Amino acid sequence: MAKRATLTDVARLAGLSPTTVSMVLNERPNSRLSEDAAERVRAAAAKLNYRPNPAARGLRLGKTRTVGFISDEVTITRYASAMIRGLLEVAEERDHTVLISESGRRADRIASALELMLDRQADGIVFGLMGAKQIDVPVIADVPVVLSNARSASGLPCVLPDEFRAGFEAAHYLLERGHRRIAFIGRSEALLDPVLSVTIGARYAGLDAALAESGIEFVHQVDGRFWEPDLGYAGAQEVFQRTEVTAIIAANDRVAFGVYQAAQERGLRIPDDLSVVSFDDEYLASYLRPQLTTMQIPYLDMGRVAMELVLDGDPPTETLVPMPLQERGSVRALS
Amino acid sequence: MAKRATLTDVARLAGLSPTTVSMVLNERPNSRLSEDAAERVRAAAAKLNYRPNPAARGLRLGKTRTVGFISDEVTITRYASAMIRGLLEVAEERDHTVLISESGRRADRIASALELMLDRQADGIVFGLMGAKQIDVPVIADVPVVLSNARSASGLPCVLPDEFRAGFEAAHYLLERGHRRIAFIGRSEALLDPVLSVTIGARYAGLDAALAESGIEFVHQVDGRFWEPDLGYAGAQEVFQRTEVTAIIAANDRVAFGVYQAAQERGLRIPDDLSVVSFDDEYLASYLRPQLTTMQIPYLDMGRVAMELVLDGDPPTETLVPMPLQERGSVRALS
DNA sequence: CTGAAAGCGCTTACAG
DNA sequence: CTGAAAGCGCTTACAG
Repeated sequence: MAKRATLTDVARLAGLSPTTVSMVLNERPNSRLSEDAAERVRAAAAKLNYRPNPAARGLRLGKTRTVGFISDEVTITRYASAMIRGLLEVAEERDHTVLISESGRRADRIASALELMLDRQADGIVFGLMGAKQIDVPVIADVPVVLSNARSASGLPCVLPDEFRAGFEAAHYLLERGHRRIAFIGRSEALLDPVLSVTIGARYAGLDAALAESGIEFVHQVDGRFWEPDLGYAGAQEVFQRTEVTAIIAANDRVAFGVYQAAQERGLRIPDDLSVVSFDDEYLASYLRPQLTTMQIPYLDMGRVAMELVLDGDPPTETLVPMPLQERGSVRALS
Repeated sequence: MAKRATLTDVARLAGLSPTTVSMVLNERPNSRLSEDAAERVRAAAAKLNYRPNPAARGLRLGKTRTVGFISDEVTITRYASAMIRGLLEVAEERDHTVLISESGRRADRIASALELMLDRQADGIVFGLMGAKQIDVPVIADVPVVLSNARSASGLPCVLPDEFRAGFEAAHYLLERGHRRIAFIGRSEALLDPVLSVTIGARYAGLDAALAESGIEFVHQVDGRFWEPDLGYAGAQEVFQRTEVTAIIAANDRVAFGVYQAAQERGLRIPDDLSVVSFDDEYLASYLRPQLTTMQIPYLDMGRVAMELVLDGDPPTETLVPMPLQERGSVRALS
């Protein structure tokens, strides 16, 4: 790769001025461009394998075709990556590129990550969180900022999963298949604190609304805010002891994993003796046997939507992304 | 945020020339800089909250303080993220920023991602793969390129996990605790193909070497190249049927998960009746009960090292990163 | 010890 | 329909 060709090189080769070259390459809809000249420019550009220097263009235009992505922790879930991929997909479609950085959730680190991106002249910024929480993001005026899977105290535009509908659908899916005796594991008042979650409340509400529509309630609910396998295990045991159920809704996949363990121990087969539905669609869900039917957190789509909003500019305050049902093998229809 | 202050603004405020300002801000070790002038410059810069425009600097210097990260698939494993985090950590330490992009593993897509980064004038590039494979990366001269968790046909510098040592240590860990009757699940000739893996061979070799050192061999080995829970499940059943073992080494955590299922079904308790050691340390490993003792694939460190090599320039052909033993609860010492 | 000037590679009024 | 010139914000020889 020899020295990179410059606009001037192209102009020289085409026998035209840099002005003209710039015009045709950027497809300025002018009276300009005789087809002949345009042809020559394109040929020269192709021959020299010309690629505009983004730094020069950035300097001149004050735009970088770059958007910054700041995440609270790229490390924690694999699904972080799905969000990044969504971002990347639309960035690529629109010929933008993404700069990434990690901040914790501490306000000062967020502010400094923001500053970094602004220094780098990002044309827009998306903050991504792994769990939908409320964070503190300074409002900055210059470029569009959108939060992906988060809400800010300052009311910045955000994209969030549609948890109400997901809750509704999860319950509805069971109801539709004839289940009436359903337990829920993972209720928690504490989780309603926006610092911990801004969506769980909607998830609960959706669940309750679906049951209410059928004129029923959960036959039993297990409290618990730490949604790990242990809760599912102990919770399911509690359910089995207290009452009879045909289905359990688990607060998330890890809890469902615990339910599987408890069911197996008790000799209950899934889905024949017990149906299980859950939320998140993490890694685990497809490793379990039978595979888990679960409502997916749409990281990829949240990434896509966030990027679209940033690029289009003027994003609405809140946009909800559907959580698709991943229909697998953990539910059976009651005859 | 008003208009961003420029070098000239600082100069004006300090009553000095832009030249001088640039000198002191970049700490040029010249005869220049009377402490007085330097002081005034710094004060002015601080007051205006001056931040150099990277586009301008990039244009001038031809350096962008940016490195490109191209991954085969950000999506697949959560560990992708650990590698990214490693990259980010050192980039931040050295005041660089990272641009990301995804390519598949098809040569043409790789080439075009590469081109994108080069267009953007990245100062260096790291390719990251999720599974250590061989890929086709065009050799490009201009900037340092290193492969993280991959090897290229073209012999580009790469960083890889030290699988030989990991294999050795995994077996040694069991041997040291008195185990002699050990089975292995997941042997496969097919996996020795570099297109599928460039490290599995070393993992096998390390395992074998450790046993050989103790003058023993595996009492049974189960073939299999698809390292999923099913293999572990069926493989463990095969082992239990054919012979007696005190420990099983699983080719990876998913296989180990299958071993757990089979053991539980047979009434064998881990680690009391059966010890299990494995590789990868994925998500799953800490969800199993007991938690799995496993050799970690050092995504984070591979990311760090790759970034360091790129930034330092002139990277060696191959650098090996240790795979730390994650000591958890799936092994017991034989009395 | 300090400053005036040129130039990195673009784009865009402005003239012709 | 086309071109000469200025300028985006820096840094670095070069002079003084």
